[in-house]
Amino acid sequence: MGLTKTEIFTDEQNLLSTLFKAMAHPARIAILQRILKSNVCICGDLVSELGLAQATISQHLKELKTAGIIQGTIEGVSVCYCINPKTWALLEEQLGGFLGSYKGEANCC
Amino acid sequence: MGLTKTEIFTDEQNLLSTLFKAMAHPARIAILQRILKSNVCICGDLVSELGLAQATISQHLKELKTAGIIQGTIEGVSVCYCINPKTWALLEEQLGGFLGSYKGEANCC
DNA sequence: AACATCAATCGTAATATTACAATATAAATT
DNA sequence: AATTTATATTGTAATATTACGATTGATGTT
Repeated sequence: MGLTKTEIFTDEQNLLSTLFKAMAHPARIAILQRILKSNVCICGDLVSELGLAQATISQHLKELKTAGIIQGTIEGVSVCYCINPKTWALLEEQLGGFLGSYKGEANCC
Repeated sequence: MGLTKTEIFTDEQNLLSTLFKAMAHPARIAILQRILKSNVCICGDLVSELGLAQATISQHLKELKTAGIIQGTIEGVSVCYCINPKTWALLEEQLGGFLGSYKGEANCC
């Protein structure tokens, strides 16, 4: 036990939950907000700005990269991160469909 | 170590990540989709429909309830679940703001 | 009252996550 | 070449998650 049974779910369910999971931590939200704020790429000032150790930030960045939500390019000594537009579009599309499928009412509960 | 440092993040960051976390599992997406599909409340046919044990489904339902995303009312022997409209609205609002803040371009990476 | 039904809770094993120190790697500077 | 700077990786401890069997609790039926 202890491991998710991905095989019994649809691709859509697995995709959505994977994207959610990638963002299911305040540090990763903070990182994304920071990237979104400075519309351009942000070269890791993240360590000094967030109150977490460098290794921890690097680990969170890796998770966001693995999920395809951000991408990084080496810029001399440092690395620049920005949103992966393709995944962001997918996210908007998937979430729009998911959230939008609620026909709010049916006040039974 | 091993526990998230919520105190160093903003309320918004913690809220967003909590909502994401609640949906960061394919079974919970499946449960939500099932509830959304049958616009009305669904009395736990979930155990027979998803391929997970009753205890596991119950555990997932609890997480969704704790996050405030769904609510359940006792209906005789069984329990009826439906979306919590307030949280769903909050979710749409928060996610809209978050996803919408991406001014796609700045093609640097 | 005894029994059946549905859902919640408890206990627990397997696995994943979070955080950080220490170390490694890689590029720029001296 | 040695040094600095920025980031990634490794190792590890603490904690959380996932799944399920077994049990309990609560409501309806016989």
